[in-house]
Amino acid sequence: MEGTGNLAQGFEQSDENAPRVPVHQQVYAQLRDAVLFGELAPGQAVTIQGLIKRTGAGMTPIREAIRRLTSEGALEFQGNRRVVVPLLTLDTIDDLIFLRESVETRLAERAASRVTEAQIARLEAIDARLDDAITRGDVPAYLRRNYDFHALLYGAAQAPILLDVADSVWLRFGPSMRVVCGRMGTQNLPDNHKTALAALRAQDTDAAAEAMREDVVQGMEQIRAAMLDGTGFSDVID
Amino acid sequence: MEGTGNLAQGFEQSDENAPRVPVHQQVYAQLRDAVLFGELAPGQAVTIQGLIKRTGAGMTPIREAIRRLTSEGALEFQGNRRVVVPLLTLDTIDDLIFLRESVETRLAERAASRVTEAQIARLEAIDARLDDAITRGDVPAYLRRNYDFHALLYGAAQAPILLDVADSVWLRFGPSMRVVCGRMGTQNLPDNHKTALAALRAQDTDAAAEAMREDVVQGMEQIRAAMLDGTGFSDVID
DNA sequence: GTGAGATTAATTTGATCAAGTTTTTGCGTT
DNA sequence: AACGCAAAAACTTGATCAAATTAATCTCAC
Repeated sequence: MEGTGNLAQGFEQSDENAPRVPVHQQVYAQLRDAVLFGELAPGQAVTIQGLIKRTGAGMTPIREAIRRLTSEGALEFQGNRRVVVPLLTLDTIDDLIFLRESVETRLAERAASRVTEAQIARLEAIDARLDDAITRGDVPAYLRRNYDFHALLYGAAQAPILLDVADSVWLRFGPSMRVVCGRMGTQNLPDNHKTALAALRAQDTDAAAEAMREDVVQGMEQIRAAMLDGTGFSDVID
Repeated sequence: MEGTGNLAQGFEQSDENAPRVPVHQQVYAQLRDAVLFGELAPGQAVTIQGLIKRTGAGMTPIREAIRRLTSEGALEFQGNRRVVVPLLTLDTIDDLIFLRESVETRLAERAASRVTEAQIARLEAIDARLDDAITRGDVPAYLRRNYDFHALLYGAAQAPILLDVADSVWLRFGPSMRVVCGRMGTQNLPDNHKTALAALRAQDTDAAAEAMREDVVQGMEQIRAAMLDGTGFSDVID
């Protein structure tokens, strides 16, 4: 049920006799990170040959990684055999907001009733590093910590299918999130995590779900607002 | 936005100078059909070598197709490097019901406001063949026509992301649906399509959405009921 | 001597790579 | 501007290597 590199992932094994992780999974994880944390801009082309040179891997594993990311919405077929990082439109952003609101609220609710004391402690540790990133104005760190927080929380829900959907949605708005944060910094970003954590400690599932709902909606409205005013995202391809 | 073989797909091109469809897409489409319409039983193993013999294709395209279907939830990694058709559990069926109800209701609502007269006519034609399949007790035909109906309707919603999610959900419950229908025949199956079609003609988006919601929930409750009583799905592997 | 368990051999399957083929794209010439 | 040629990229295949499952054999206990 854990997939291979999704929202709930516990990295272990770095010793030598550990089960070797296949190349196609490494490439997948690497590409996935690049999309999720905005190392690839919306509209940018992703080529097999480019990844061969960049990663040193063979062609077959790279093809598999690209296919997989394409299925998950992180990449997009471009009719001919081109693959690009998708650009969000106003139509699709509404659907993403809808999905995040319904799915992640449900994930938070279920997580709240199953989360352990130790997991709450880890969530607080992540949130502290997230606050740090915000005050430093460190956008990449903010994106990673924010993802870590949601991933750990939702992983506790033990709902692999909902987790897959949430994963796919995060992959779709990741590149645009990076662009938005790069423009407006980390100041106006939402952080309802304190409220959520208090609710988790109080075992108030409804309150926890509500806090995460607000967190999600506020974050997505930032993206929508950035798309409405000014240039959209067409400037990032340059 | 149409992906390559998803819910909204119009097969054309069978002439010779048409753009040749790549092998990996053919294999994907073929395997996808097999999962969706229950040609593969839940729990059944899917091997690369087996598909090489069955399809005659090379190894790489088959690997890509399997990777893709795995991402979409139609297949599942089995820890070691085995891939199988997933078995539904009571936990996951609840999540599927939740997803179908929220996502497909929204799709139906948006489709209702954008569907054309010609598309309604096509929907009615499909529904007639569906009725025919039900009265004949033809389970495979029922599954295909029912899918066609939903696919055509949701395609009219012009919401590619929601469509992808709906696709993934259909792939996950497809094999179990086949088992359930094989047990209880086509008699008690839901068909609220007439109500939905009337609402579409009346341009009543809410009524159309509500009809489809009931159709979805009734169908999924059949699966849940079949899982609760008796053997679950463990008997189908034999 | 027979049977159960474990160790090892053989077969099957998956993973990776490199070479050959086809398609697309971009540039240069007419 | 249109056509054609060349370069690059994607697609497909087959071969090779590694891992896992299955089959066979061997040992030891009863």
